[in-house]
Amino acid sequence: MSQAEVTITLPDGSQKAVTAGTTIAEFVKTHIGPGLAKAALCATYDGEAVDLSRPLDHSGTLAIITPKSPEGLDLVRHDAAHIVASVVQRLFPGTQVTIGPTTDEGFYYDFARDTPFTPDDLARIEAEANAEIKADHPFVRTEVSREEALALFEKLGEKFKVEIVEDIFAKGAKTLTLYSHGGWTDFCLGPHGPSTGRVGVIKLLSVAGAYWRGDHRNAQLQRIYGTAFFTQKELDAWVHQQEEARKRDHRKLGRELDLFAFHPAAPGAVFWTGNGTLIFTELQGAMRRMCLANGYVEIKTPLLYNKLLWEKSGHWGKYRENMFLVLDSEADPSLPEDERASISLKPMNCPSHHLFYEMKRRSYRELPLRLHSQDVLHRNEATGALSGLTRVRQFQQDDAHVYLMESQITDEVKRLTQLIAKVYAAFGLEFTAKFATRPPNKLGDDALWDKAEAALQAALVETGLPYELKPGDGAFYGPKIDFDVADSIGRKWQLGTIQLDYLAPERFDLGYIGPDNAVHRPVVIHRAIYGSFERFIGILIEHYAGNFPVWLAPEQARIVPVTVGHYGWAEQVEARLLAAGLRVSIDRSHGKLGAMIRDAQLAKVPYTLVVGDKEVEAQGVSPRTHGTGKEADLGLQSLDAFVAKLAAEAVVPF
RNA sequence: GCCCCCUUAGCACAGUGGCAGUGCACUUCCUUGGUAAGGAAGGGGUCGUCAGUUCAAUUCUGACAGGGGGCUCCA
Repeated sequence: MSQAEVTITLPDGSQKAVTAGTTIAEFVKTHIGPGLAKAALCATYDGEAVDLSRPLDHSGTLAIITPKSPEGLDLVRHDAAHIVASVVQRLFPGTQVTIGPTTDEGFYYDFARDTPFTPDDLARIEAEANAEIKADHPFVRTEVSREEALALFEKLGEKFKVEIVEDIFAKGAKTLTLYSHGGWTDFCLGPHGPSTGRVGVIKLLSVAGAYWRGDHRNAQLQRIYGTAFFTQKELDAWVHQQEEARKRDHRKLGRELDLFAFHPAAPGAVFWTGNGTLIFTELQGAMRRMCLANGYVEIKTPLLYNKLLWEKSGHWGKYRENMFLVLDSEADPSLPEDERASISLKPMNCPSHHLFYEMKRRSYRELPLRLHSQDVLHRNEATGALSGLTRVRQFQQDDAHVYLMESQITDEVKRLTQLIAKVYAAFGLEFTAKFATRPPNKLGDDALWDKAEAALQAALVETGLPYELKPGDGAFYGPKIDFDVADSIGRKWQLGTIQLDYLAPERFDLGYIGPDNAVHRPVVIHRAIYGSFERFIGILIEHYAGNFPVWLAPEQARIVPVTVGHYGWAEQVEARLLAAGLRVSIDRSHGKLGAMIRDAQLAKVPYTLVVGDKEVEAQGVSPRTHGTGKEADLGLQSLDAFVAKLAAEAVVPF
């Protein structure tokens, strides 16, 4: 190999020698093929994402990114963010730019501007952005020094950009990379596609407020959300998919299936209908039975506590604004002193459980002591944060606290993780585990944290579950494992949690008598599996699109008599099912058969039982499941067979 | 709490500075029908609340409330 050549290894393992300094674009055209050269967006060179204009100056591996690559869409969405920013600055002079990253669904760009963007503005920006795509401006990359960069953005009056540039160089960067297209320049790590024409199509979605650097004390910026696709067809498909996702929105289905409602008189608090309450209590019962079978004790504790408890737990200082004070007359001079008090609703069960633990002497023989409660909790969430069932002010958790010796941690966490995996599997919910370690504001010394993290992680490893490491994301009182599931629209929700707590036993001065007859400090594990019943039901509604499995369905079967003459047998069928503990009703609307079946289908009842002459004669039922046509009709069967089938499906799966 | 948008019958939505509309649902009557909508008639609204502009406001303006999309936060 001559001095002027470098060897490039392609993903298929083949190697090509090329003159050093050849750009990637040139290389692809001459050494691979014009088809790929045309499709290429950027490349990875020894694992680093680079522009096609990058010269090949050393031997290494090269992979070309095209619209078909997984990274391709993210790349053009980044291009799209630049295009939108350039258009906004042209249409709205004086608007300052800040940052514009991509997201899973598209991208956003934050602008500083006094007047908010209107929907009409968005439409104009979108039209102009798509015109920029048609104009097909090349993206041009240059590198500048700190001084040049600062001079440029100061001249443009971009104070947010100046701030970021200062930061970048303060962190040790030697140069700053700029990208220009159509005469508009922004700095950016890159890479970008060869030109704006490669983006395809841009759609702007919404405007929202966002804070500079995500801190609510900072300036409020205007965030424009958008997305981009290579083709209009792909965009249309995405829009369609969004509409489908909206159809299973739990707030919509909650109304349509008559599961729950809200009233302005109690924002953020749920009115559960008969149907919704059945789902709620079924979930409660399932969790209760599982806890009982796994060594838990269910207890009920007060909902209201005076300041004494909150001062002890530490909530009075930090969490007070999130608590509902039902009585706040501590400093009221118009009241006699013995009538003054500060009483609030509990926002969580932990302090109640700690008080319960310390009410009597505990022996090491009682440990692990597992306390479970499903009490009603209240948190005064910010009005803007409330959302359907997923963020409410009044809720119930499947909460438990396990008091144990340090030597028992690994075993207990393993048991818990298995329990959680079993429950999520029963719902067919995909989940991911995250292991969060000591945060910067941790309490307790490093030796303690070393021990806690090692114990928790060892248990997690032993379960064999894959997990993601979240360094510094733990609670201030201990490390934790969080469990996330994804809903139908791809939003991720934190459901279960296992948290190790060394602080609470100190604050509450908890102890147990060890085998050595001396008092020792226990450790506490906080855990929840559903998270909260409210949020969990919201996620389940979307997960099942309202088609609950039989054990959770509020109405498990609906009897549809063909004529009023069949009511007699219908009532006998109903009685048999009710006697078997099943939830069933008779449709007495005596409309057309098709209409009654349609009603049952829309109500998403798992089984519709048509009862007519045939069924009366055979003393049987003809069940029908979801869907249209013949495959939904299960045909005539004996009542005994159907009762057995339905009862089997109604069994709690965990 | 902050930014933007929305609020008309139980639900989904039209509409207008001058008597409030449609579909579904609901009630009654007719229809007794075999696997996703049979027909007719009828009832139902302080057009979110409170102010302001106007001869006149559901419509224009403002404030507030509730809801939605985000930010912050979070089970």
